[in-house]
Amino acid sequence: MTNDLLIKNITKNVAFSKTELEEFTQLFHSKSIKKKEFLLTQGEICKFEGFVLEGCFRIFIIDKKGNENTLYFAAKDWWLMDIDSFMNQIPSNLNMQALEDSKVLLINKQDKIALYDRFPKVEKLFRIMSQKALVSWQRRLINNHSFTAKERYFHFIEKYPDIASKLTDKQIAGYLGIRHEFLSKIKRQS
Amino acid sequence: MTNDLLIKNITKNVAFSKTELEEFTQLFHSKSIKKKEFLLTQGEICKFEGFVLEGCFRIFIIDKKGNENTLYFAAKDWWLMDIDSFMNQIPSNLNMQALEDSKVLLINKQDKIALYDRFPKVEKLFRIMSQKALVSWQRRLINNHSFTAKERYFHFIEKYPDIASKLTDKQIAGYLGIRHEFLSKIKRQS
DNA sequence: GAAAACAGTTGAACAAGTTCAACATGTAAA
DNA sequence: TTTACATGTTGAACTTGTTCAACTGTTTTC
Repeated sequence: MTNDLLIKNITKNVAFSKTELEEFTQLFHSKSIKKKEFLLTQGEICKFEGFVLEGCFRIFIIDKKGNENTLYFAAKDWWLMDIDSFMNQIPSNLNMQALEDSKVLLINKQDKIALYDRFPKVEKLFRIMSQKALVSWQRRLINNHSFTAKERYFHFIEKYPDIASKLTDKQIAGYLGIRHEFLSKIKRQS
Repeated sequence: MTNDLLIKNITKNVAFSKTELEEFTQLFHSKSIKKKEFLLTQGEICKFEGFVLEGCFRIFIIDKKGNENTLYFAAKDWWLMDIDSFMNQIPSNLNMQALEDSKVLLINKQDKIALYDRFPKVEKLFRIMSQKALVSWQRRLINNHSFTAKERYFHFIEKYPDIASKLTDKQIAGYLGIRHEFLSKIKRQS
């Protein structure tokens, strides 16, 4: 069943009954995205919250200097959305690009609201997920302050080898916050 | 009334009835912290979630190189806690120090859980608050990647002049992720 | 009110990371 | 299969930020 991964993901955080899970998952519809295609591009309003079933995405911003600055990668079993754009229905600054042929489950804003209203536990679920995400963003910022680019690079490829293997060095550099030329030099000297 | 600020803060995000608000605020108890004293030090388990009524706090980590790395400042009308330590009852890495004589409202874990169970809207409240916080952490990371220390410094003192005025340059440097000697040079050259 | 402790400044040498340009290599497309 | 375009590598010069040490000025503290 295509919803198994989603069910497994949410029940890690909050327990739901079988019927609740059915209602929950029914509101998601699946979408396939070919490699290099975009699920969202900057300027659009993010009308969905997504869960990755297959493949991998790169979520990035193009900053004022024209650099592609990667916020995060969303592989299988990850969520992806632009919260700011989704919550406030304002144009997004984010781009979400498939790194390979991918499949996502999407829920739109109306259905998400319906879900919140129908099941208070869904509020709890996303409260917990958001708080967990907060912890990792805090850690990432501290790591950026505490470690050199070289240390961050080796930490990244060690912690996420399966994601790293799908990425070009340019994309990894965009995640680490360095230029790809410098990443090339890091790799040579080690 | 001492709870007015808290009530105003939460009703910005979710509407509550008067009686709900009373039950809500009753579970908080106030605590005064003198300048330079700590609300939490690393190694302790964070047993509270706090809301600042008066004063200001600096929330920082001491990294492996011995540098004080500031995650954020919590002034009046801000929340502060170590989510990771609070949720999982594990020792905290964080230090929360009062920058001036301060007053906070605290709720402990049991009461917080009781609140979640009693009012599903409280789940919604903290879900929304967490999601808003997520957006600003994402922005902060991108800003750290996109801007020089000088740009970040002027952005900070412009955006938070009242907090900045309470801080030493060492503390500001710890927030920007640079050494205080370098901050001194930034200020001179401009 | 003196001593100690801490915050801020400065300079010089250094390390980390960028920029730009040139070239090599791989890969998608016609 | 060749063209075209992206990615990756390298070097040299440069900018940003660090380190350490010495000095000055301010607060605490006894």
